Amino acid sequence: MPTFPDSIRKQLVEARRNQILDAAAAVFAEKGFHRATTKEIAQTAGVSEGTIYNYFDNKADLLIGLMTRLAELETLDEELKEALQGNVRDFFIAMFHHRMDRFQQGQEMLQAILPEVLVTLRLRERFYRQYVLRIATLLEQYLEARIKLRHIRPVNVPLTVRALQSMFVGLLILRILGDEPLQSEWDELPEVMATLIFDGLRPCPEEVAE
Amino acid sequence: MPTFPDSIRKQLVEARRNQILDAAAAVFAEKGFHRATTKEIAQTAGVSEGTIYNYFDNKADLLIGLMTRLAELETLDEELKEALQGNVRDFFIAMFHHRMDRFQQGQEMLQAILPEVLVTLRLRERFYRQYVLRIATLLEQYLEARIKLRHIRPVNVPLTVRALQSMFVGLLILRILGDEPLQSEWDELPEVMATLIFDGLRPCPEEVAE
Amino acid sequence: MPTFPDSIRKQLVEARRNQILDAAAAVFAEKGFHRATTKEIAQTAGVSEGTIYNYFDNKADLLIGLMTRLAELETLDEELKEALQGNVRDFFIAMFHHRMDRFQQGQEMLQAILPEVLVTLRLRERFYRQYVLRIATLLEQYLEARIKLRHIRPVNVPLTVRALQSMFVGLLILRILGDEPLQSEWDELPEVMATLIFDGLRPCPEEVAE
Amino acid sequence: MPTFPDSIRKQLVEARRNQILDAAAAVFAEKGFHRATTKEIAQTAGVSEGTIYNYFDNKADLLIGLMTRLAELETLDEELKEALQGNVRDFFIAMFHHRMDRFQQGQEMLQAILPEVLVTLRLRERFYRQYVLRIATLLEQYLEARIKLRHIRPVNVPLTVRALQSMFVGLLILRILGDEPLQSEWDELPEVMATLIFDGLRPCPEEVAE
DNA sequence: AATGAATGAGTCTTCATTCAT
DNA sequence: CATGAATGAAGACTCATTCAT
Repeated sequence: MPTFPDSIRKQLVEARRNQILDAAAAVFAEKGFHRATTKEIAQTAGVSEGTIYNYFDNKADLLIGLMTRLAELETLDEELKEALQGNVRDFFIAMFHHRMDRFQQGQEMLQAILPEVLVTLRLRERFYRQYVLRIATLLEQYLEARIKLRHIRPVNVPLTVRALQSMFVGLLILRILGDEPLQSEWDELPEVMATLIFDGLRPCPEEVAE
Repeated sequence: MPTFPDSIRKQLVEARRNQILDAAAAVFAEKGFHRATTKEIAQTAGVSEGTIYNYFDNKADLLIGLMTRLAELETLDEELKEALQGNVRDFFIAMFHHRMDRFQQGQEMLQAILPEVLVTLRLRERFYRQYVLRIATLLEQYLEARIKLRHIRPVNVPLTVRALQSMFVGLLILRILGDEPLQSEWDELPEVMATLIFDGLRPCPEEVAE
Repeated sequence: MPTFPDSIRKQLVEARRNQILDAAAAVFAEKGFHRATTKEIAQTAGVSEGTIYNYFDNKADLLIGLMTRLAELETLDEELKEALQGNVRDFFIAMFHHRMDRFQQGQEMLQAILPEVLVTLRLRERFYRQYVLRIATLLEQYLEARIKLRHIRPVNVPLTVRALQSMFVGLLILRILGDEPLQSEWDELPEVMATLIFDGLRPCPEEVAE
Repeated sequence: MPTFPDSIRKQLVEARRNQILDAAAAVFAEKGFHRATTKEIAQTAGVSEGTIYNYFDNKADLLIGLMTRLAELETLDEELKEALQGNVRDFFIAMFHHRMDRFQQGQEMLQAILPEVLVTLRLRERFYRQYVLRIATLLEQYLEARIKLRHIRPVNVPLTVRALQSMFVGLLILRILGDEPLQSEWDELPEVMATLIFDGLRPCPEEVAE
């Protein structure tokens, strides 16, 4: 048996894992975790059922694998840091754009993960720490800094951050639910949200004055 | 000989249905639809498994029953209409309060329903029409009216409404995920959200001026 | 409580039993014993499920009831005796006519009973004794007598009788199977069978001579 | 790596299917379709319950499988054709022998199938077409040809054929019912039946003349 | 005697997981 | 490593039977 040097083997293993995870994401997203069968995942991935178990301990482990891979997609911090210096409104728009893009990419994975996350304590905790809390903390720091600089009005920072995050999570849900306006006008959302969040619905005094 | 007159029988049937739905909500919320067994639901309800099937066609029908009951909880329209006349900011606060209260009541049911809804096309469509779209339409009408009156700045109405609704949905999710600040400061959310949405994060010109 | 004299009560009881048995026969014949539910029998009979159990011990007891009632339909012996004296060929035709008529009447009951009889040892034994063996014995006696009188050629009596009975049973089966010629030409069967059995398929020497 | 070449795999599959069908035939014949449990079939076959479902869609599919296999046993046509040329009476004896032998072989399968066939529309139709009608057609053709040749007296062909077939079907039923003479004298049946059918019960004129 | 809601034992069927090849 | 047949535990659902009214 020709053996490969470790580095190549690792790449092969990684490729096979991803091939399986892609299939799992697709099937989970379509049918949900429980209605998805390992047989169908195997077929979708083009491998045998047994092979799945050479790369993952069990079906639930596929979800963990998806979560991990989704986390690797997450690079909010760096991008946030880049925009961190600039104008606040621009930062929001940048962040919103960034999030919306990620959603497009990760929607399938999220759709695969989220329903089961909502239902399983261990996943819930993991998901909360890995995604929600990490980003919440970053946003809190940002907001507090900006408030000190008076770029932002003083607000209840933790709750405001939650409200912001909720909006993102909720948008994902509405998308999954098939909302049409979200589908067709997705790209305009960042601007709309920035207006909503930063400028508020209250008519501008100036505008009123006009 | 029919034991009871029809009206009493109907009440008995309704009571039994609710007894079972309560149990189903509890078990679904804790374990999720699939991990919930009819046996456990029966035990929780204090009836036999067979009795469940005297009142519901099948397990999935329990979910439908929960959705229907949740819809009966929903009286947004009327309350919206009441608050419709007043000051816009007050309207938002009232609406937010109203929503937050409903969440408290319906959280268990929603937690039972939502994960499965995300995963099942038929439920998804039903849920979307029954909850999301109905409320979206109301909010759109409200916003448009207020924009005409210049009580609100002109915005992309459908997307803004989606963003608002998303916030609610997302808050529910974060709650399910066990977010601590949301838990402990839940009651302050309406005020925070009203500020966020209506006033925006931008510092007040006057305040800046000070 | 007004009580009825015993004789009237007995008639009422008998009427109710028959009402239920009629329903059972209909449902068993349509769906078979196992797929027939007591609920449907009750509905068909226009009584409640509980009432069935006031008149029968259990579901299987309904089958026994049907067998008993079918046996009461059977009066072969007397009619046989009447025709016993006459010409042999006429006897066969009379008997065949008689059997065909009985089938018309009892088909539903037989169709209800037979499949389950084939499958249940106790019923099998009962059915065999009650119907097959009783008639077999009569026919054997008849045949033997006629053979002695040289009205019939000497044959293996028991087997010949079985062959005859088999034909009847088989005709019933083919009818249940929906055979079209049997349906449309049912009334001509006695004559055809008499020819087959009594005259045989062999061309008449006289006819050949012609 | 596929373990086996296709031809071998097919044989393995076929062997396993037969192993399961054998068990199903045994259990169905003993208890009837409904009282037979998949668990018992599995035990009898020496496999697990799950394995059954790797080879058959569901319990009813086992019946279909049995019917198909029984049909493969059926080669009446060829054998009929062989005997077709000879003397008519010999043909009947040959055919009867042939049928009796088949019954011996297929009794268990037939006993397993028939009761359920009588009760299920789809099976009824299938069974009727596959067995009854096919053979009826053959026999009709044979009879008609022989009638033209004056080897057989002119008779109502369809009904006569039905009567003949009925006899076979009925004999099977009586056997299932445990009739003793049929059991012990089974081998003499062909001769008896040939006499009955071909010669008729009527005493031979010559014999009478004697 | 009649009712029909409640019962729960019993069964088919699914599917994650294992393991011999 | 890959395969996929075999496994059997688990669970939704049915329905004969009981019994309080």
